[in-house]
Amino acid sequence: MKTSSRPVPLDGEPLGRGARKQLTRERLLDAALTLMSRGHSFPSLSLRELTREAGVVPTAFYRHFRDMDELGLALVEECGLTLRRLLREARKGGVPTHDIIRHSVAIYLQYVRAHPRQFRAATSERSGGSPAMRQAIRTEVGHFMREMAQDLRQLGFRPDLPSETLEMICSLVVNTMLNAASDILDLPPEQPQLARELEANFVGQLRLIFLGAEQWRAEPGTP
Amino acid sequence: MKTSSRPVPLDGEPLGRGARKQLTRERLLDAALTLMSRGHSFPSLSLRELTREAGVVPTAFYRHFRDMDELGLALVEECGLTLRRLLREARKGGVPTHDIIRHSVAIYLQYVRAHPRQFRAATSERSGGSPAMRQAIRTEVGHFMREMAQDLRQLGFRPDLPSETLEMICSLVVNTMLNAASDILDLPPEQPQLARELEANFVGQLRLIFLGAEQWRAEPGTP
DNA sequence: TGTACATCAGTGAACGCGCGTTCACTGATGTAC
DNA sequence: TGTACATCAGTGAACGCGCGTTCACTGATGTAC
Repeated sequence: MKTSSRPVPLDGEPLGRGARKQLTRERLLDAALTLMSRGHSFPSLSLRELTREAGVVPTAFYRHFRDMDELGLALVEECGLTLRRLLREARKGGVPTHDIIRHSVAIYLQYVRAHPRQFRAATSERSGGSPAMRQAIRTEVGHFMREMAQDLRQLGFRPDLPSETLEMICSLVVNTMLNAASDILDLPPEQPQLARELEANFVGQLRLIFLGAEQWRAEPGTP
Repeated sequence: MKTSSRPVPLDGEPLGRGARKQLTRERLLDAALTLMSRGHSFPSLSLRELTREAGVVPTAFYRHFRDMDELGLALVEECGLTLRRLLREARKGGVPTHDIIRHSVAIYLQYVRAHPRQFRAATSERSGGSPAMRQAIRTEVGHFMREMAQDLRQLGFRPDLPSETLEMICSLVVNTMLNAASDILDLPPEQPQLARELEANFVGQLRLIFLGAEQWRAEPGTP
């Protein structure tokens, strides 16, 4: 065996220096998600804790990020990408013609459960992180919300409504989705009855929103 | 002057030992709110930081709380009371007969701005705190939501709907209220135009919800 | 009312520990010839 | 292809610091007589 000893992928493939650096960077981000999913909140993570989890020496951190704040922002970006990938995948799958909400909810919750660390991080730092982090998440959520509004537009939903109104509706939908994700991830495991109730509640809320959206008058009650 | 030197209220009134202890306890809770409103998140507050802000020596902390977790739970309870006091006050004021949503939103936002520290704490620990704290907040929010559902019931809103459905609606309303509070508190100051847009968005979302609630069929689409 | 003693909220010194950050280093990867 | 040198991701020792918690204490408040 002549593979080098330290940070090598599981197979012994030779990697370029850049690729190796990238790999360590991802390990650091990954370690942050893992620690957060164990109950730590991001602002209480220590740099040493993080590098320990990532399997590098504390000082190696500085090859990748200036400080924890910078890592936090990178993390937000990564999670934002993950979230938007969800929307794109869902879009590719096509739109079922009936019971669309129940169907979408099932897909969404499946996705949440498949990426618990990303969703836990996104929901808990959305209002809990540093002001800078909160702002970054707000921006990501805004992107997501606008993509959803465009989707609704292209599906021919309420073509009479101005974009502003569609976006108001979508921000309500996105908030509801994120709240539901947070609730789902906090459920004690092995409680399928609670999970079903929560899911039914979630479906109900979205139905209510779309019921309201269908009724919305283009120029409601400006006196 | 013969008043004792250390933790005395601003006027020199003699206080009983119990009353004095209570006062220090409140100072500790207050210090936590103040530090959080300065951008710290609760889990990253240190005991020493807190006692420094409260004007007592670190060890005095232990006369009141076992550890920071215990203080956190006390804080949740206090904020929960604050929130529910809001609902009771609003109830006493009577219900305006028209433009009820815009009116309620105005009262609510006024209240949020009058208690920024409590709302910042509530919204940021709702999903960001320790699991125990998150659970405690969820319980408080649940109480609030059920009170609101009872209010709607007593106002004669949709008497045909089961309580379960009313509560589903109210949890959507409460989530929307808390999200709006978080957004409002993060606005850069001196941006009245942004504040107006945010408020209009908030009013729109609540209108949408109640529009949906009025349309909701008692037994919707169970196939 | 006055005196003697008990209580206990808050004090201040001390501890061991993990923290973030600095620095000079090592040795594999990359480059020039 | 082979050799000599440069780069730089990751190392490991060291630092000063604020942390949570312990302990014995002080002195005003409260109580018993």
